[in-house]
Amino acid sequence: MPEHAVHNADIARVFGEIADLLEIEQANPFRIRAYRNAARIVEGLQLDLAARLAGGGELPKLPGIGADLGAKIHEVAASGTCALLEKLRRELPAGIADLLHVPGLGPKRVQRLYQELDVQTPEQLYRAARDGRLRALAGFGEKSELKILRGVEAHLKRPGRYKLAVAAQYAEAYADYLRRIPGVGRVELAGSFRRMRETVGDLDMLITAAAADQVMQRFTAYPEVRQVLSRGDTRASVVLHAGIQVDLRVVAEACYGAALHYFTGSKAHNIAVRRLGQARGLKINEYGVYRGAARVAGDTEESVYAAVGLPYIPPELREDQGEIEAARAGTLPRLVELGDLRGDLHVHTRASDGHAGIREMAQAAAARGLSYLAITEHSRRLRLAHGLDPQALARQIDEIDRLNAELAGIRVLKGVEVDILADGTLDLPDSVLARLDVVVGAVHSDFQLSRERQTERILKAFDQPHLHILAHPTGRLIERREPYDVDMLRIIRKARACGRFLELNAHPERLDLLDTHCRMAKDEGVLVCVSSDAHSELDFEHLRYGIGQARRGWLEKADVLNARPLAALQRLLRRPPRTQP
DNA sequence: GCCGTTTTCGGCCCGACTGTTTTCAGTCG
Repeated sequence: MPEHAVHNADIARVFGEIADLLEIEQANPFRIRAYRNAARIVEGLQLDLAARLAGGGELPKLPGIGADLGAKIHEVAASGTCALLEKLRRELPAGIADLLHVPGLGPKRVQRLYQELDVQTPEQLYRAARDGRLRALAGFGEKSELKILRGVEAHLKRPGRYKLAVAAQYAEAYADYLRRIPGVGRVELAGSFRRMRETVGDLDMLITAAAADQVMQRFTAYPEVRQVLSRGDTRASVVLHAGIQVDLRVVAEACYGAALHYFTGSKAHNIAVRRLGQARGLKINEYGVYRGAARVAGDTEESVYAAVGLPYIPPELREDQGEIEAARAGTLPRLVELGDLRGDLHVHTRASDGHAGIREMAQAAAARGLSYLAITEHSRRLRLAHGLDPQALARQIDEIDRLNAELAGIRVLKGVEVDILADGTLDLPDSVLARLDVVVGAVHSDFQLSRERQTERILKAFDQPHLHILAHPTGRLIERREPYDVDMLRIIRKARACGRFLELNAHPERLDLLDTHCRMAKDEGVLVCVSSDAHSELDFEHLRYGIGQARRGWLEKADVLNARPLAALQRLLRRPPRTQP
């Protein structure tokens, strides 16, 4: 039996490791793909598979998961591993799969390194490359050896992924530089950046130009470039001083749509679309859609989708997580847009740990087209952030009343971001909370509680009469702190029963709810509040990323609490249907 | 290993770049 609960991510990890090991054994590539595909599907699934199976539930029919993989899901859910993985682990040395993730190494070379040099780990690989032992192998040479040496150094340092908002700074500066090249048409950021993933591993750029040569020259001459990895006629890759890799593709204007589609991905989405094309006798590549030698589409992305009988699919949905089926059925969501937001319900000021006053924050929100904002300082327990006690909060309430009397075009709501204590009670008395328009509750302590206790803590908080919104529901900090362990489905169902809401905190470090949870909330009928968590006037910019995440979670305007006009919002906040089991 | 508007077997997305192979394999996106 597994030592702890098996989550979908654990099942996905098992399938991923099987795929890696099968790859090194050079098994049937389509079999390998089936495992990778299954890992991706399971990881992105809202439903907790192990919990469902343990409760006697059926495994749902999932695309790409047939009888064999289904049986393996049962096996992993019950035991944490499966016989195939254990067999592969006996056949190959521990940790060899890690070598596959070294840039420049694929299955063939990993196998050769293992068989001929007994290289099993990145450290051993590093020593072999440094000592000049790689160049002796057939198929390797001096350049390969150097490349692998560099690759393994980078791998051991683990540069990791970049938060979307950080990547944006590099991406947009680079794109501006490229737009100034004479003869350049469009400069677009594609890849996971365009899909608004919370982190990106590298940046993908697409440029249209008649003369690719000059573009390539200028691309590699960008002052921020540290290293040119490759440079061909239409494609080039560089690494910036900041460490981030940027891939460029240059195509003719006529290929713009097909190339943008191809370069936006995801890979799984592209494969699915190409398969649809194939079924219609079409070939789809980055230059266009072809029937035989005749080019039938590709000027725009819309034309590519139309060629396979689909409406346009927004980039945020392109993960092969059901969007193709929804498009075919005509049930794609009309995704929420930044302009749909009417207000912001999580804002700090100088009174706790923010950097501006209420008036400045209100004016900055109004300048962004918002018509209301809630001031939500921390509560007293969070001393680090100068949390407010009841007296300080009462003074702020008076100040907001005075300000509302003179401000035009924006309404300031009285709120708080109150700590949810370890026992599920709140850090301020009901008598204080009752005076507020909006109460946001947050977990800022005792992250290590067991799944059961952490979940119970939040369920109990929902039973408190004045709580409206659960802030940053998983508590994770991207690439920095793991989420605390909770049963999100139970939390969402409780929110539904009690008439509460979940925040999607748009702070670039948080982006919490996750996209998969957004879909879960939508399916369960719980509204999500996209909040900036602004600490300064500039921070309303966060909303852009929050909306990106909401779109990745399939949310529509109607699914978003703060897309409601003020009056409708106030009705929802005033009468929370009280407590159920 | 999956799957069926050709198919329950025989297919499974498609092309660019590098290096060392002198005609293409390996890797990557």
